Amino acid sequence: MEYAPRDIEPKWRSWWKAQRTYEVSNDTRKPKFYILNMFPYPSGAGLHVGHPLGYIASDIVARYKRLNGFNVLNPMGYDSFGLPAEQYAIQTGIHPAVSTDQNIKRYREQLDNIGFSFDWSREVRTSDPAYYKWTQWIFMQLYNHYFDQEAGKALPVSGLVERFGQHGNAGLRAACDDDTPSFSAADWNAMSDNEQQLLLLKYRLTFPEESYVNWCPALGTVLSNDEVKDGVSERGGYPVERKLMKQWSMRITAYADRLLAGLDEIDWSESIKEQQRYWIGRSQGASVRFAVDGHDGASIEVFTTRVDTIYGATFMVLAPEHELVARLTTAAQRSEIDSYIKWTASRSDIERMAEAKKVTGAFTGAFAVNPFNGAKIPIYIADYVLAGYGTGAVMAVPSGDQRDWNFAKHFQLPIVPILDAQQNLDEAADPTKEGRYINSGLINGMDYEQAVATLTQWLEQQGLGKGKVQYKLRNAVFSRQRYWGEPVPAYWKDGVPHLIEEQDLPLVLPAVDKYLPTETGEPPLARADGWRYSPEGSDAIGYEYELSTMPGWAGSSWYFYRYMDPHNTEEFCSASAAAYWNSVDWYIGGSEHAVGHLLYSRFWNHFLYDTGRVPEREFAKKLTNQGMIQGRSSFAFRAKERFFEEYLWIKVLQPFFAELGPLAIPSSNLEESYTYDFAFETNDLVIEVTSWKQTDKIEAIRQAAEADGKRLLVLYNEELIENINQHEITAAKVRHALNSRERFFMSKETPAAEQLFVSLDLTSKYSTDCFSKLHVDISMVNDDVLDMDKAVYWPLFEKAGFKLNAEGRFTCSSEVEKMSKSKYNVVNPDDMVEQYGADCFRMYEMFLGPVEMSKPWDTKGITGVYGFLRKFWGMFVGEAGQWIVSDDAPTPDELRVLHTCIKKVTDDIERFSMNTCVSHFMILTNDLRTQKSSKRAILEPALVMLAPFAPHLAEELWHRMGHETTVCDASWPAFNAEYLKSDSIAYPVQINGKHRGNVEVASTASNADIEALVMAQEFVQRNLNGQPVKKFIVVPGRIVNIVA
RNA sequence: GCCCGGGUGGUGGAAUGGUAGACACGCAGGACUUAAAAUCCUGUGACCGUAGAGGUCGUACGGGUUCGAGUCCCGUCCCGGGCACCA
Repeated sequence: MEYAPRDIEPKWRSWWKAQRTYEVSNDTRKPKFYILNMFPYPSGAGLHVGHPLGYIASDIVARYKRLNGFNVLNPMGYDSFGLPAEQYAIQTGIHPAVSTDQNIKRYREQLDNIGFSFDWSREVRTSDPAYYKWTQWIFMQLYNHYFDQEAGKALPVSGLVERFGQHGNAGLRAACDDDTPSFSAADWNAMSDNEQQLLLLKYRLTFPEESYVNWCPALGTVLSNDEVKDGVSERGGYPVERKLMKQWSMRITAYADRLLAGLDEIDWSESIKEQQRYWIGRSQGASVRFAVDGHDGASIEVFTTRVDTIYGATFMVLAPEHELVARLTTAAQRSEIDSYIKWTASRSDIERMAEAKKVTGAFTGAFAVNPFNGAKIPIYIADYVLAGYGTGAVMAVPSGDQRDWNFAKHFQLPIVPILDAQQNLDEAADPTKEGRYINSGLINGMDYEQAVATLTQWLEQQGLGKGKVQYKLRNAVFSRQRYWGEPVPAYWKDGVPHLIEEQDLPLVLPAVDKYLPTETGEPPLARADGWRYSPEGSDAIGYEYELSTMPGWAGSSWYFYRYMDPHNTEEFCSASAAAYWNSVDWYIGGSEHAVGHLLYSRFWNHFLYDTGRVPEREFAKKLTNQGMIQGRSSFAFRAKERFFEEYLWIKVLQPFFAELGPLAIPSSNLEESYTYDFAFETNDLVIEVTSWKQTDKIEAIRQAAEADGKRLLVLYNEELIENINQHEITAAKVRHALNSRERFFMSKETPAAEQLFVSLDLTSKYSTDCFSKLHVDISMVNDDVLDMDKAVYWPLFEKAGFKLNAEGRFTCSSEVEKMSKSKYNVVNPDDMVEQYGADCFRMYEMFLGPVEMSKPWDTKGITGVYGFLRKFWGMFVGEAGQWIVSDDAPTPDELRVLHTCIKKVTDDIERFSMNTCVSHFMILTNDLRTQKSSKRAILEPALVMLAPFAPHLAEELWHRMGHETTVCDASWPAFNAEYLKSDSIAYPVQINGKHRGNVEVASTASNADIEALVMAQEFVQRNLNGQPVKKFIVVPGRIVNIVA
C-alpha cells in the first residue's frame, strides 16, 4: 500500500488532540526544557511558508527533548495587539477584536495542519483582558518603583517617600530626570501632595514626560524611529513631524549598565548582542563646563570621552538647536547664524547622509573659556553635532578627531598637537593615546592614564566637571495615540497621574464609535463615553483616564512567564511555576527584533527579577535567529504610451520610411517638438498614435492636420493591441492610407482591449521607459512563463492584450525579495500540505538549508523529500499493504548503518542542523533498501528518530508495530560506538598533500604496519617516482600523508 | 564610514585543519510502456586523455602558516543585513 499522508495525518492529529498528547504538566519529577518561538502577530494575510521555518525546527527540538526524558514546554500564542487590525477597523468599522479573532482562527487552522506539538491549553493572546490585566499590573509595579544605584536595583517608591521626609534627596543615588532639584526634608515636607507627586515622577521607572516624538498627522499617531523611513511613515508614506507631547516613558536607562553586562551571561548570537551593545552605547568620559566669555552665568556643558585632549580644544561646536545659540550669537553674526539654522532645518536626513563629508557651520561670534588654561575659543554651530545626543555640544580637538580636523581646516582654526606621538597632523587627525602630553599645562609629560586621572580630579575639585558614564540609550516612549492596545491603568487629577486600584484591573478597552483620533487631535480613547475613573471617596463624575495606550512591545515583554501558568487569576505567574520552568532554555525568532522586543523584554525581566517575582536576571539562556524565507516574485511588463510609438517605428513603419523618407520620428519630448507622431517626406500623410479615449486630442490634431493640409491616420493603441502579434495588419492599414486620397482615417469600431503586456524577451528591443513592471501572482507563472488560461481571470489582466514571443508564449521576469502578500509571491503552506502532507512539508522546509540562513523558497526539490518518505514507508509496508517488518536479528552492517545515523542525527539536532539530519535519514534509507533490510531491531529506533521530523508517519507505523501509546513517549535510541568499529580502515593516502589512492588497513595495525603496507603499494611507488621519503605521517583512523 | 553575516557545481546545499562537492533538485542516457506520466537503473565540477587507465585545474581574489587549508592568519573585492556625523 502506498504512503498516503492524506489518510494518516488527520487521523493522528485528532488522536493527539483526544489523548491530550501535547498537554504539559507543571507537576512532574522530570527535568524541564522550555523552548519558545517568538509568537506571531496574526495578520490578515495568514501564514506563509516563511513563518513555520522556526516553528518546525523548534518543534523537532521539543520532540527530541521529550524523547530524551524531558518535560518540554513548547507553547504558542499571539501578539494580538497591533496596528494592522486598527487600520482595518478604521477602514471597515469592524472592531479590531473581531478581525483579530478571525485572523487567529485562520492561523490556528494553518498551524494545526502542520502537526506541531504546541500545548494549546496554554495559549496566550496579548489582547485578552485576562492577559493584559497582568501587563497593566506590571506597569503599576514599574510606576511604584525607582532604581536605586546604591542597591543596584529597583526599590519601592514608598521607601523613597519615607527617606525624603527625613533627609530630602541628599546623598540619594538613584536614576532620575536630569533636572531633578536638590531638596531637604524641610523642603519636601513643605510641598503640597501634588508637588510631591510631581517630584516623585522624576524617580519612577515609568512616568509621563514631555518628549519629542515622531508625530504622523495622517495616521494620527506617534511612530517609533524604525517606523519612520526617510522622513515619512513606513506604512503609507505620510509626512512625519517632530512634536512635543506628554508621553509615558520607561526609565530603561536606569538599567543600561545591567543590560550591557547581562549580555555576557547569555548564549545569544553575537550579532544580536553586538546590536544591543551598540544601541546601549556606553561611553566613559567626563563632563566639563565651559564658561562663556562675557556672559556671566552662562556655561556650556560638554561630554567628552577624551578629556585628556582638552588643551587641544581650539573651538567649540554646538548643535544648531542648542538652547544657548540665540543668546550667544552676536549682532554681527546673527544673520549668518539664522540663515545656517534655516538651511539645516530644510535639509532632509538623506541629504545630510549624502553630504556627510561636506563641512558646514557658522560662527556665533561668542567665545568659550577653557577652564584649564583660560584660553578663549570660538563657538560655532554645525549640524554634525546632534542636539539629542549628550549635551548637544562638543569641545573640538582637531589634532585628535578627524571630524573636528576637517572643520578646523575648513574654517582655518588652529590645530594644536597635544601628544608627542601624534604624527602627520598636516594631513589628518591622529587619535592616538600613546606618548607624553605636550602643550598641555597641568599634564605635560604625563601618559594617558595619569592625565585622565589628574584632569578628572581637578575638575571635580573645582566643581567644573566630573567623570561620567554616558549612554546612547534613551528612555523608551511608552505611549501610543492608538486604540488597539492595552489601556494605561492611570487617571489624571489636577494634572497629576494616579494609578487605579489594583482590584479594578483589568482596565478593559472601552467601546468607541470610530477608531480615529478626535477632531482636536486626542487619541481614540477620548471618544469613549464615560472613560473616567471614580476612586473611592470621589464624586460620581470621577477623573479622566489616561487616553494613550501601550505600545506593541508591552505585552510581548513578559509573555514567556504567562505560558508557565496561563490560567492563574491571582498572579501573572505563580512562584512555583516560575521556579520550575525557570527561564527559556532556547528562544527562536527573527533577528529583526534584535533591539526592540529583545532589549525591552530584558529590561522588564531585570525589573521583575529585582522585585523577586522571577528567578533569573535573563529570561532566555539561548537565542537562535531563523533566517528569512524569501519569495521569488514574477513581473509582467505593461506597455506605456511610448511603447506604441516605438513599436510602430520598429515593426511597422521602417519599410515605409525607407521608401518615403521620415520627417518626424518619435523621441521622448515628441509631444512638444512635433505636432504629429510620424510624418513622411514625400507623402502628405501624418500618423498619430493614441488611445481612442483621447477624443479631445484626436479632434485637436485633426484640426491641425486640416490647417496644415495634411492627411491624418489615427491609430488607436487599443487597435494596435488587438493585432499586436500580427503587425502586417497594421502595416496594411498604413499602406492603404498612404495610397488613398482620403483625408482622415480612423477606426470606427470600439476596441475591446485596453492594455497591453509584453513578453519579457521582447522588451529588450524597446527603451526602458516603454514599460511598467508589475507584480504577477506566482501561482500563474511556471518557469517564468505565464499561464494564459489562469491569467485571463486575474484583475490585473482585465481587457489585456499580450504580445507573445516567437514560441507564442508570454514570459515574465523574476526577482528574489521578501515574501509578502503585496508582492504576490506568497507561498501558502496549506497547498503544499494538501499535496504532499505535513510531514513532507516539515522535512522539506528543514531540508532547504541551515535554519539561520535566509534563502529563497523554491518548491522544486520537494519531490526528493516525498520520495524519501515513500521509500521509508516502503521498508515497513509492502506493495500489497502487507506488513513486511521481520523480527530477524540484524547484521553488523545494518547495525553500523543505524548507529552511524543515530550519532549524526543526535549531534545535528543539538547544533540545530536540521538539513543534514534529513540527509542522514535519506542515507540510512538508501542503505537499508540496498540491503533489502526490514528488521524491527533496526527500523524501530530509526522510526523513533524520524518521529520529531515526521510525527504523523511515525505515529502510524509505531502503532502498526503494536504500540498503543504515542511515539512521542518512546525513548531516543542510544548510540553504541561498538557497532561502528570495523576490522579494517580505508586510509586515504596523500603524497605531498595530494590524494593519490586508498589503502585498506586492518584496524589493529600499528603505524609501522601501515607504513610498510602503504609503501608497498604500486601507486605510491609510481607517484614517489624514486624520491626519498622525508616524513611519513599517519593520523590514526583518518589519513596518511607522505612527504617526499 | 562603522558593526555583523556570507561568497563552494546548472540549483538548494554538505564537509571537528585530513579523500571538496555528502544528500537532494535539475539535466542526459537507459529500462518498463502502443505512447505519455509515474517508477526504477546509470551518469553528471571543469579541462586534457585511447578507455571505467591516468593526469591537470578547482571552494570570490592575492599572499601566508601547515606534512596537509573551503576551514586558521594578513590584505583586497563583491553580496546581504543592521547602524549612521555618537563627541
